[in-house]
Amino acid sequence: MREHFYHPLSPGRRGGFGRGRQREGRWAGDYSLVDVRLVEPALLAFLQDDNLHGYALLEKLDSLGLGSINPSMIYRILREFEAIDLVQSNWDDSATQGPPRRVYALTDEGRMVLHHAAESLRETADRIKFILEKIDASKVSGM
Amino acid sequence: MREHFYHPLSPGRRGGFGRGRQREGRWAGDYSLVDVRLVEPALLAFLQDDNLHGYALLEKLDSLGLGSINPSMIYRILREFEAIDLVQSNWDDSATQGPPRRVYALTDEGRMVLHHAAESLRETADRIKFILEKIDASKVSGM
DNA sequence: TCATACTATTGACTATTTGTATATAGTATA
DNA sequence: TATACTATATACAAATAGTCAATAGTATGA
Repeated sequence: MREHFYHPLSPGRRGGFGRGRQREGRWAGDYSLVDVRLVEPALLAFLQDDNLHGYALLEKLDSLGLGSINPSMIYRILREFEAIDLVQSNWDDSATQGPPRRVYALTDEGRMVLHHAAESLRETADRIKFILEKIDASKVSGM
Repeated sequence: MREHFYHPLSPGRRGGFGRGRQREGRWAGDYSLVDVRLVEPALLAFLQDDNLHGYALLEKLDSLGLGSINPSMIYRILREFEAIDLVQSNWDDSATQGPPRRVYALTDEGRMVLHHAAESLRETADRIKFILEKIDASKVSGM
């Protein structure tokens, strides 16, 4: 049997947080402790201006520093987004450098959810700021 | 059988993201899509200056807007932190308004991990900023 | 003194999620 | 005609998260 299941993107991620299947304990080998899943809002944000297919979104995420995510995850999220009507997909008729591509477009619903997500992101940013200030304040007085 | 398992803190959380056991689909009733787990670094940050017990940490988290987390989670995380030597605990001898309290103190290892976590938080904040700028930019040009 | 409310911690159960491995298949090119 | 890359989809096991429940001490008012 031939082995042809490599992927140029997604370089085997080691480290990185994530939940679910993990090899050795929750925070094994990860000192960051921070668990943030920004993929979902990022995907919708990328779809705001352009209709894109999964592979292109994968590359965009990579540029955001979220390249460690396995392609399967992205396709799964996109299908789930479509199931709850945040995006709509169509097969791309134009020629590709590979098999046909499914191109995703943001729906009105998706646009609305994205703006909700933006609010949530702002709150999160505030909380992070608060925690960082707390850490830094103690660093100064503690030395 | 008497029912005495209420909790003044943790008001039954509805909404909020989280993974693991969830009632109806991944994003059911939640338009934020943002999934951030800041509890872990927050706990360590709170322990920087004071040694605290779980219940007090619960209240501190509440003040950060993270009050929806179930107490069990906090105690579990604290036990896990102790297992990997980020904190050390001792029973508090002094009188309490209830049963004995386990008081946690940050270890040197914990302090180090907290500073790694801070770096990670900064990266996350940058990514959030990037995504928000992308969303806002499109909002302007799209109207 | 009895019931109720609050403080405080712990353990068990299990649905859901996540990461990974795998399947499938089209195009480019050497 | 084999190899590499583009592109998407599915299945499964392990880990996790959220909930429910048990335990137990103190305070207070009727």
